[in-house]
Amino acid sequence: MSHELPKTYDPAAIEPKWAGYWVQEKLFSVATPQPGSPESGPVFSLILPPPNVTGRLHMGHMLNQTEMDIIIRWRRMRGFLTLWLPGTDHAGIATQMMVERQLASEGSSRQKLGREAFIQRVWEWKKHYGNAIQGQMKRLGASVDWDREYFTMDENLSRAVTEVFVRLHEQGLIYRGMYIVNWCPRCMTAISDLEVVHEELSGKLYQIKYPVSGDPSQSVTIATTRPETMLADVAVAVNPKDARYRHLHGKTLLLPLMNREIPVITDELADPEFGTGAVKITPAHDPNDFQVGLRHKLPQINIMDDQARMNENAGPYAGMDRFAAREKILKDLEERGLLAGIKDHTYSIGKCDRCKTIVEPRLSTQWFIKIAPLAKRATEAVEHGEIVFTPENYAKTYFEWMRNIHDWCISRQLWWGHRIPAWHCLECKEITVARSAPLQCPQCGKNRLEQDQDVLDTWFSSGLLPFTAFGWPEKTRDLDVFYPTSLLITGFDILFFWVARMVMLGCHFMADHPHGSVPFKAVYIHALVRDAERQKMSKTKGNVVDPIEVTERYGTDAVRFTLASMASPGTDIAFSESRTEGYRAFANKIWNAARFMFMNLDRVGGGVSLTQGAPEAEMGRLENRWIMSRFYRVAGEVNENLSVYRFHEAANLVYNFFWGEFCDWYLEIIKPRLSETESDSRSVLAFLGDVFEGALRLLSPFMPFITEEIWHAMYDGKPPARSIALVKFPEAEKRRLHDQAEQQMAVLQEIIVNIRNIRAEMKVEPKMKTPARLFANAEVQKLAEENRGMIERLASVDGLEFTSQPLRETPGARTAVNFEVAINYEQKIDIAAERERLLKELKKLEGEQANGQRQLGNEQFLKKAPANVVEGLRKRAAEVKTLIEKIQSALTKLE
RNA sequence: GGGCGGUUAGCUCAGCCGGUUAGAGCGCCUGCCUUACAAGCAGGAGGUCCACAGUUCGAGUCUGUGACCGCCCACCA
Repeated sequence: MSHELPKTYDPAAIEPKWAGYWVQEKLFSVATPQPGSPESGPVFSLILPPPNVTGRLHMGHMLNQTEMDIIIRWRRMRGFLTLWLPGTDHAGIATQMMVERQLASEGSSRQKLGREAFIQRVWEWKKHYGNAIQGQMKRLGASVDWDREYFTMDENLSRAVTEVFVRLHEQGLIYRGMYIVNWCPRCMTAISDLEVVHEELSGKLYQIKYPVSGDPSQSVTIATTRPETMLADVAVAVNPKDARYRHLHGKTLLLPLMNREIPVITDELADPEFGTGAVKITPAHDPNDFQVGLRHKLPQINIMDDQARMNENAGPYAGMDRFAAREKILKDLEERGLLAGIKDHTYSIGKCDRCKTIVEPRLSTQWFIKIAPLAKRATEAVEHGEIVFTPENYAKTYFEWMRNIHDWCISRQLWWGHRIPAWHCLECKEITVARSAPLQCPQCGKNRLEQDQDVLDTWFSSGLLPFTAFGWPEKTRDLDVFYPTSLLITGFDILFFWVARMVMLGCHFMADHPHGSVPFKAVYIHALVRDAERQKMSKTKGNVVDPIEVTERYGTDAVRFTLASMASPGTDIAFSESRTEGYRAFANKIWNAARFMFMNLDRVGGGVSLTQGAPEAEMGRLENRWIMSRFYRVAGEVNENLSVYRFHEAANLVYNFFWGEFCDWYLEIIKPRLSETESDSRSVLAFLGDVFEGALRLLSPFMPFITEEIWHAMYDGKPPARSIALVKFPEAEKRRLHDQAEQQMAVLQEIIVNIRNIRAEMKVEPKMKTPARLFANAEVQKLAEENRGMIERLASVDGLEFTSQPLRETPGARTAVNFEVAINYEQKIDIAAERERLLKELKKLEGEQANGQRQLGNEQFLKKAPANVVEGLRKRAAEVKTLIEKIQSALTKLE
């Protein structure tokens, strides 16, 4: 590799190359360390939240992956044995929907194809379209171990799913039964509580009169939002304490339209305060009524089919859609004078998370997990700190959910997914749960068995990944080494769907794992990526930012840096392109700094390597001690921030170091030395190379592409490792910190900035150099003398003089705490403007002075505040006093 | 009905355990193509930190109340 870099930074020219190289070279593939292998250091493992096989990468993924990649690359460089495990989720409903849609466009349907052929078709679909995200991830340089990639429907993972199901069943934690579940009439499957999204709706509350049997003059008025369900009513409940209805206890009512006798029952469910205090009871179509039905041993009448059309139990309404039936029923009731009223009523309606169809509570036979025992342990795991949440208040949300948890309906009436390992005997109806198809029914011995038609909730299998992905139920070395995983990074939207389930299932099945049962030791919940106007990105709004498209325009490094620099825990990210533009400029800055370095290397010729290490003699120079000190200090701060997931702080630190200190100051300071005598420039170049190489390592987890490119160029084709990602991340070392150098540089910078400031104010021609005078104490004067060249060059000074006379009365002079500085320049300054500037500063300082005096005059403060704070304030008060005097005397001079 | 988060410069956001002068990027103004970079350089303007009350020697930061946004959870017809 040549150390020549093209003149312009073009991410498109370098990124695909390295992305391909990383994958090809299997740089991030991790062999399982064998027992006792000495070199295996501390382990850091992380599971990629498996994207849906139907998915395409969106900004949320990119944020998630950027955060994971930064952490993983950082840990890897810190010497951890690092595994980032990728995979894909089969996404039952979503994928089935996708393929069904495709079939529909061909005039076909899954029913026409039949189950076998349909599943075959889904596999084909997956082969063609199912790996979009992997391709995108590779392009973005995610440092995952592609050799270990899994798919949740892989054979081994499917076997593990069966094993888990069978064990849970054996343990009595899985049961099958007829209950009210959330039913999506479009997907024609049961869905879990979590898959129902609630929406506030201003609808109607219909009041219907139910006449008393045998006495049509009397009636009870009930209220309902779903009048069509009245066809399935089996009772009307009133509160036992409700005096208004006492006379009807034990009586029966005549259900209108159906002309069925139904009893009046008493139950606490009926709230006398609500509506009329009388509730219709429909056990087959409402979860509360279902419970009431059980309590009172009432029949269950199901009036709808799986598409929510009225069935044969609905009498004259059979065959109608539920909403058409509603209209017709209301009309019929009104005709009969039984519609007592319609009131506006706001209530929340449940919709299918996938297709937004209104969910129908439906009585059906499903498989459930008895969740309470699992939830108990999962709650303790977080209470005991076995799992730590960041931001920590998500633990609260987690507890809230765990403590109010309901049994989990895990069966789905879909075709795509893990089929439930249960077999029904067609003879005696016995159900056998087994690891493989039984040859004969254990109950009756007959061999006419049929596997259960249902498949498992997608989240059932993904909830197992932290152990099944490592080979469970086999006792694998991977499980020993990588379980529990170190961290989980994900969005809050799947906190319950996935995170909570992993904790429950992991703790349960890994209870005897030597390193702990929890599936991960830490959870970092990232925020939502919104658009620049803080709107949620959505297809319907058309404000979706395509990460790949943005990446193509600005480069992956710039987009990653944008996300990292905004990823403050707990705060949503308003993604704005102007920000990305700024970070592309940053990448460009890095690029050009590298070009500058290489340019000088070329000019100097042979005899020097950029990577030979820092010549010790260079440390005799202030600017070198300073930049080294800054570098190591920043490295320490970056490490600290990354260890607590403060990505934005870490990113801003490296940004400010590289641009604001290394480029703006250090490179400018050493420029003249690069063109001096050859030996001198070689020495400084070697030092520069050392700092630059360190800076690249510091930047590398955030901007892996550009750092990789420049790093290889620096080693001129002979790098000490195959990738910068495989070398050490900088760490703070106390002996590398030079407090004094940092303080001294700060003073020099202040002098330079002040002179520049005067020049701008006095409108000195930029090209024109002027003499300058400095009045300072001996220490500062010595410092300035020693660094005269630096000051003269960076502040455009032609001859820096030192004076024993205060300069404060010189027009345009700047006064700081440590010095006063002025330039020799004839042009008259704008007296009025100068006055205004001084007055403004004076006012600010006087404000500060008053504030300081008040505090220092306060005995309580002196007594209670820590000594360093008091000391600091005293020192500052003295400084402020000096500054005020200086400005005041300058002001008098202006008059 | 519960619970949570936010409100800081024109815009988008930082500001960690309360501590001297509240920061950044973009935008804006002034001046520069100074041979690494105009995707740049130098200088500058711009803030009663939502309101009120409290705790404290000291509050953008902690507590309470309110306002306005936003989110999550919930089987009340």
